[in-house]
Amino acid sequence: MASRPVTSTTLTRPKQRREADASRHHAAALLAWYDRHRRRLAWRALPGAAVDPYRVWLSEIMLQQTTVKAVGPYFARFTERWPTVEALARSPVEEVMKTWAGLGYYSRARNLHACALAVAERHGGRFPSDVEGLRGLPGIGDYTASAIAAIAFDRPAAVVDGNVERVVTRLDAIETELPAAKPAIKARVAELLDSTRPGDFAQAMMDLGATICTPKRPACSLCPWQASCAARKAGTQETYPRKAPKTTGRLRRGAAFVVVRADRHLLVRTRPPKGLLGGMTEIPGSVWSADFAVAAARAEAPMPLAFTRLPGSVSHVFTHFPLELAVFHASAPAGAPAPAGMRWITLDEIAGEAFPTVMRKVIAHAL
DNA sequence: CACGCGTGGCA
DNA sequence: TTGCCAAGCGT
Repeated sequence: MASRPVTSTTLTRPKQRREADASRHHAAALLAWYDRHRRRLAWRALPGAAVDPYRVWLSEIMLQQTTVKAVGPYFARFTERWPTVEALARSPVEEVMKTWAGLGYYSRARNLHACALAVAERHGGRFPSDVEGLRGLPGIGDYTASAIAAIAFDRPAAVVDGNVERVVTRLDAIETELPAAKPAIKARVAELLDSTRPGDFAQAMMDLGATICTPKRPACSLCPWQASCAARKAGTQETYPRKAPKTTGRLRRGAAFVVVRADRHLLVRTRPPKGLLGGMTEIPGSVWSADFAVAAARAEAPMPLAFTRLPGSVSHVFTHFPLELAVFHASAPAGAPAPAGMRWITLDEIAGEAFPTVMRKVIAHAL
């Protein structure tokens, strides 16, 4: 082994050491900021109080691609109705779907219940405490496994969500586009991570991204890392992270058939468990396609009734395509049987049914 | 890796 | 108004 070159004994410390010192400084500054400005959120334990992994997990699933504001009332409803993971596991999945209705990305609700069952039956009602154990559970991917390990169990996991991607790509002015930059970002977070307070560090990074290092008009003058942020130095903070532009889908059209029975029942059916709005309740309708012709819609009616085309239409925008539905209405005699694969619900049951938002728009349009 | 998968809020 | 987005996951 060769001896160190003489230059390493000068006042300048080795590069690796300097970087480690800088990372410690970053973490300390961030945690000091967090201690003053942390958000008070229903799923967060108060400082010093015990963390409930069930509440951490539930909130993390709900927060996937969903705003804090939207999650609030759902989190309250779920924890009131199901205070523990075992209570949730004992509930029929249909009840979970109904309670999730309106929050979007419905495979999360199905996976939520599957995960609760797995934890209750295979893990004795306790969540695994490390990333590897969490990673394989339904609905738990790289981000969520790391977040639960860090926040609920104080494991030094590198937690990388959309907020952290934005913070780190700005801090280092990373030019690589997402998602290709993901491994570099994760490595950088692992380097910055404060192993004495991993849970707080993870939440601090996300709070920083959510309140200071925002996508538009970031409040750089309030940022604990402003002095060392490469993007801020260049004045280009709003241009990060780099990512390829998304394309919006073509408009699709279709028809919905609202059938109300004389004894105040509504005709509905359940969508297949996978795919768009999987497992959710819907008003019977046509296929949705770009070349759908409303003139031919009546051929797809669920029952041989005198349907009236209602004026106007229902518009809705999904992640990958906009939708426009023509709405037809008909009355059926009391006691009429439902066609195969369909069922009747009372009008009073509409509110508690697992209707996605687009279907509530259809019902509101017709009733 | 690219795509499918909801919704409501914001400029 | 239209586009973009907000604590991703599964395939």
